[in-house]
Amino acid sequence: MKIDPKSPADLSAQIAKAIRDAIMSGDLLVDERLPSEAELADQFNVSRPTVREALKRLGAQSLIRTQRGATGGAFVNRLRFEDAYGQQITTSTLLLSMNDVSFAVACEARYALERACAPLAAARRSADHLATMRAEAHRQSQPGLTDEAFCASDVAFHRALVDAAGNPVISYQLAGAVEAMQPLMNMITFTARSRERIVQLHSRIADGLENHDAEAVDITLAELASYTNELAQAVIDARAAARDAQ
Amino acid sequence: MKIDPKSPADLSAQIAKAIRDAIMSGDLLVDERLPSEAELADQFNVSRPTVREALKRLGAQSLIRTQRGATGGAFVNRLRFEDAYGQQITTSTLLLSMNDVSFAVACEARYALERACAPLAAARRSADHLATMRAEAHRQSQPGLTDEAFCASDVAFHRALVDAAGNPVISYQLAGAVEAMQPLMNMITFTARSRERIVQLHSRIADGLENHDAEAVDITLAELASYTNELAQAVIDARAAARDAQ
DNA sequence: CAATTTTCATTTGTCAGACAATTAAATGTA
DNA sequence: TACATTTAATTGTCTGACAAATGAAAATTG
Repeated sequence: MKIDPKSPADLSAQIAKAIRDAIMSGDLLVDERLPSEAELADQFNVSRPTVREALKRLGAQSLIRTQRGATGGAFVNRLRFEDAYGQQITTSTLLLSMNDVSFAVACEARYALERACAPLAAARRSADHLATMRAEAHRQSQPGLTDEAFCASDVAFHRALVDAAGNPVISYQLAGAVEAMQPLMNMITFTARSRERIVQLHSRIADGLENHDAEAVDITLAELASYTNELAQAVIDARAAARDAQ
Repeated sequence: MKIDPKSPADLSAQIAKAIRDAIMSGDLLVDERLPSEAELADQFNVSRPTVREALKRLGAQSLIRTQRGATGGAFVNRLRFEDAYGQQITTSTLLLSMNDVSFAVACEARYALERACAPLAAARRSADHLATMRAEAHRQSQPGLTDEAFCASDVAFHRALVDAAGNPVISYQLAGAVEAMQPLMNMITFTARSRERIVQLHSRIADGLENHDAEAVDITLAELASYTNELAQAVIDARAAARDAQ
């Protein structure tokens, strides 16, 4: 693990990269303890604050964890799917909001990927996943629900659908696509009528999964995708009209 | 933006969270300048090194960028898809290697998600994407190619396929799934025979896209998935046999 | 006056040294 | 042996300082 002392700026970034590479290449194994901050400072010929900045960078990516005390130090972290979800969702959400991704594009991505889960989910869905989906669909039919709570429940429903595929890699990859849609969905006002329609489609999806009927699920997802797009388009059109009238 | 001074540990994490929340909620806009480190230290009642650790955390997630000099400082970064790819790939790769994800599970995820792109890619593929795929397929048929180079070309081929769907959100989400497979693929020894088969399938995929034939692409991807699994299974079986013989 | 150079203030990057808080192991004690 | 105490190692934080970069303002020059 070496850094280039000639390029003086961003020493902490270089150190972080060196350690990250060591982790990625397998030079540092899971749960292995890194040298103490003082030792690292010696090795890299930098000061302890600089080492600490590097370690914080790695900590932000969940690549290491630190522990105080006599036997403490920085340890290579076993990156868990659950830990990675949060970052994935944060990043996806910001990507959508900062790059002016249209509702249509985000929606297309979400449903295209979700439909990829349909066959697996239909084959493997557990009673648990089904129960979650039914419960969320029921919650969505409650009259007093705010739009925001409705959206949150919608996300929970779709995450259960994704998780039903029983493949942690898929669940991880799709967490971002599903959750990042929530801010976009929040711009929609869900009337009683549209909620009813959505709940109906959700129920049909749950039915399809219960009957191991992948095709039914796929078709219903396609319907849901186009209906969601319709709703969003209505909002967009209404806003455009309001702006023109002004 | 407030932090809790009572819980003394991990002040820098709290500060990072406060700023991250401000970015996510829209309180801080893209390209907006944060207060200087000294000002932040005052505001949060901590020292400058602590503030710096927090900023490095945010920098590691590409949420901010910093600039030296008179008008420098930390700025809210416009998170670009290209910037996010790297992190996505790093995280996905580590997730697979650290959680003992089997080849079969990773492969299933990759092809399930790729097949979701098939209809979109068939409809929208540009000449550029096709050319990339043809070129990679041709490279894969070169005799002298190392297994590693073959895998790298395979990844490039599949990324072009994903990008052909013309949806940046999908490209981003799938970057991880596609690239993280490479270390797993690298354990396979690709014989001339198997390479020939794979190149053939790749060519069929390119043909399908050229003809806007989504179904052909889908079917070929399914074949490729099962063939890849076969190859991996053979490696796994051979290793098990070698271990038993020992 | 305009163009160029110089100076300067601001800000991040880095360093050195210090102390507090935490924690497990070593040590002492009943 | 069981329990309390001490100790050493380590991270977390602070203070103060200087270096390096950089744009803006001031001074200089044609």
